[in-house]
Amino acid sequence: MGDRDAKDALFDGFAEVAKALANGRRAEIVDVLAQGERHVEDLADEIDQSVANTSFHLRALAAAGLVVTRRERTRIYYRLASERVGALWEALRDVSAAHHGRIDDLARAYLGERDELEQITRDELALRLDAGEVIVVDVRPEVEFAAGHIAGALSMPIDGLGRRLRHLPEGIEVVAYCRGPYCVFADEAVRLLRRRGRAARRLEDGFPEWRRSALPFEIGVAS
Amino acid sequence: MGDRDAKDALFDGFAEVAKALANGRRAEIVDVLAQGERHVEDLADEIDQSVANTSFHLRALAAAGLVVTRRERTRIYYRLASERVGALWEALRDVSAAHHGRIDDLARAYLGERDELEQITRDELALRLDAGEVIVVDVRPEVEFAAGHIAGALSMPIDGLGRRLRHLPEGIEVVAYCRGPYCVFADEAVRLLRRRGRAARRLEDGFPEWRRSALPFEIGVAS
DNA sequence: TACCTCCTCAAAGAATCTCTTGAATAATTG
DNA sequence: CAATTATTCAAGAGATTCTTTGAGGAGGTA
Repeated sequence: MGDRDAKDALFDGFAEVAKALANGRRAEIVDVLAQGERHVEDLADEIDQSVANTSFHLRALAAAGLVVTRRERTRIYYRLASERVGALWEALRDVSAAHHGRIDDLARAYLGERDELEQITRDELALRLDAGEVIVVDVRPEVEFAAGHIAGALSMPIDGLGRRLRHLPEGIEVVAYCRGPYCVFADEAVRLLRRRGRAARRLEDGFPEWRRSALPFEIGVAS
Repeated sequence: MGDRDAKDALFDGFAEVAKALANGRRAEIVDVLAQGERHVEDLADEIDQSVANTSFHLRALAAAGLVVTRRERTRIYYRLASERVGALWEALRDVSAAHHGRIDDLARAYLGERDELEQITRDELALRLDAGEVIVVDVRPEVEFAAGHIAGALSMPIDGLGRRLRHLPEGIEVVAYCRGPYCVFADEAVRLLRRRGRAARRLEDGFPEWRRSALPFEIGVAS
């Protein structure tokens, strides 16, 4: 009890889990899986890598226990092992944003300048949604909406958003959200809406954070 | 905006921070620094590594922004960049315990069998401490007690605990705590106390978690 | 059974990481 | 100013990681 080798082995164990997140492609995978399960080919497409390499990274995540699988017909679906993994991913992003010198610049390079992009917090959105003062639009792909979305949100994937804007009720502020604080979909949606003269803001983060805050959410396709 | 290379670079940035935790020795350093600042030689001793290697790992942590330094006379003191880093470390331990297949075994090998070791939660301890029903003993080294401890706790470092037991008030349950859930000091203290016929439990985690829960704490040496 | 789809595995080269050794540096002290 | 203390740096050996390529499953379908 309490000897050095055993302590080193234990902390090497923690390090193995950190190692699973210590690769940009695996981080992207976790960010996608935080929205719901996906199969390998789909993930490969999402992170722009070969299926073989994606499979390699998924095995690394699975070996560390961060993801689990299920088979359905010929496909194998991966999902996060639990909400805890999503919370760890959120904590990692928080620390990175606060202390990693270049995250701000990298985020700006990817997302564009966000100065004119107004954000709304989860709590404020929950209040205004409850009061019927806003309409909430989920701009993620439909499969992610189906896996879980903010209660009352409309599914309007960013791809066809321009064509579907006419179906949005007029004269009410729109709040768009997507995967999380570093997801570009909601930014694009808000910019598009504002160009069309609509009042629009983006939720400060995304659906996974909303669900982890125990705010109301629904599962399934639009009614 | 939104292009692949920029996205990869951003997520590589998050991965760099994970990489900083992706080594057992660096994880041990973070666990110690969560208790308060330390200088390099001290840390080298704590993790049983050469000063040069410890310095190397500290630079890796500093490059990722996880730790910052201050100089005092000839020594350089390292500390965690913020509470966020401690929270990330806690999240990593949580995920490891929940999903990494071998953490349980590794923890048992290091800490010994914990079956007969009763634990108490933070919230229950806060209540019982408030009611004056327990006496709380901090068994970490004195320097860590001085950097911050549970309000009302007595400093009784595990090293000389046996000799100082006579100074403990009789007829009241003792709760021991130390650095966190994987710290061996409190386990040793509870076993020692119970061998001497005292009612004793250990706090389920440690001081950093107590402070992050916004429970009452004090800074400075014993009065 | 043969064939198809989806995924995993093995090998291999380039790049990166860990830790040791011994020298260099910065601030303090005599 | 030289000596001392605490820490960092540089170089290198050995291990590990990432990615690609092409082959090898496992399960489902005709």
